[in-house]
Amino acid sequence: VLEGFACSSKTSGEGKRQILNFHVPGDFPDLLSLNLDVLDSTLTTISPCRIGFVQHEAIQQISERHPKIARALWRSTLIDAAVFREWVVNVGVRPAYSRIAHLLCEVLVRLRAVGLAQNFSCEFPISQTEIAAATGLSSVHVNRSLQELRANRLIKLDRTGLRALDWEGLQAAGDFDPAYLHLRNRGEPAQYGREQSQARH
Amino acid sequence: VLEGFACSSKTSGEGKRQILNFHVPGDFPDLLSLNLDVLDSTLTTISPCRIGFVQHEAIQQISERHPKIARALWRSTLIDAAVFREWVVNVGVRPAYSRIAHLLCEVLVRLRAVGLAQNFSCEFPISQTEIAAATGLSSVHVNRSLQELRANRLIKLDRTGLRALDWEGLQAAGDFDPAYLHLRNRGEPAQYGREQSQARH
DNA sequence: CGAGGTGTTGACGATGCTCAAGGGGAGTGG
DNA sequence: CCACTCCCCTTGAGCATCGTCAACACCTCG
Repeated sequence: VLEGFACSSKTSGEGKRQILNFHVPGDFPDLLSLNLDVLDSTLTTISPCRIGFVQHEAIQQISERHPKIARALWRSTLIDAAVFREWVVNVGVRPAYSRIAHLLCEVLVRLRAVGLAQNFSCEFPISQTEIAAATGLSSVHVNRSLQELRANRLIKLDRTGLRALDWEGLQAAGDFDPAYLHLRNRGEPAQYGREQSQARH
Repeated sequence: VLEGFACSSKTSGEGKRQILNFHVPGDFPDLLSLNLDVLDSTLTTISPCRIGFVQHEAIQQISERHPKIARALWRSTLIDAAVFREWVVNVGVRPAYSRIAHLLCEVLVRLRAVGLAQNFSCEFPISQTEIAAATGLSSVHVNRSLQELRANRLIKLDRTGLRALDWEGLQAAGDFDPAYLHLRNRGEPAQYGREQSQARH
């Protein structure tokens, strides 16, 4: 993903869709299907995207010749797995209000890590229906919980984007600890040009 | 894990525990922490276990010298990630009854794959409290759903073990499709000695 | 202008949780 | 050998969170 938002999802036998993952610019959504014979999840765009494609064979060849690259790619899939683990926790034990706050925190931190958020605000093309599918809630309940978050002056969220009005409060509400994202720069914004090159690729 | 059952878990800020994964004999529970600086989940034994340990450095060295082994290990972590994805779906969209049925199916299939289940029955040292922690339900609701599964003559479950009385029915109840486990032998029992060596290591 | 997706609100109902209590088995200490 | 404890399973009653159904306003796009 070069530009735009995408997500992976699976739909259950009863036709309910669960979003597993959001992909923001800089992500490699399909690495997880490498080496696996059967594809078990679906990739969808959320906003208009610019996508780059890489041949599986090219990755294989490069990673066999350069073990360091192989390790880096492997590490990337391990982080994806860590995010899944956190999502299991999120969907499993947290109440709706926290669940949504947690999701907002994750998106914000990840966008900050790639320099796409300034001042705790970012673009947010994810609809309430999609938040519902990501959190295992109904869209109307998402709507009500978002209103609660707004009423508590934690966020400002509309078509123009998401802004965390009270970052500490939002983290607390979402029981959010960015450790699971395994960001090398610990979730600090990647501005000042220091970490950008590392984050962009 | 050489013998016995174990699991990984995380506990949320409110003190609720979510089990992320069950580890059965033959599993490599800690591969996911390789290459990651911070450990973000906890490993616990469920029944008395025999455990083997491998130095991280040894794995690094071997995988740098033998790309095929590296790929196999990588593949193994990718399968772990696929299981997490399915758990997100399970916890996210399925009702309690299906959720539990799904979990039972997974354990049974994985044990069959390593030759630890005959005739759709296996050892099952996982308590109802632990099923609850794995499915994001309360233990009393697990108890009631299990009774429902028993009443529908799908399972027989007690201290002596788990038996699927109606395997097709149980799969249907749990909305279970073993594809996500990416078993090479498609979940068929590994008896007749054919696939055992592959499964044991 | 119509259509469709998104956000919003209300009313009602159900799935699943909490609290509480009790029984049984296994291990422990007297 | 018997109390005692602890864990696990079980059951009941009441309640809360969250889902479903429905309707409507708004916006964008064709």
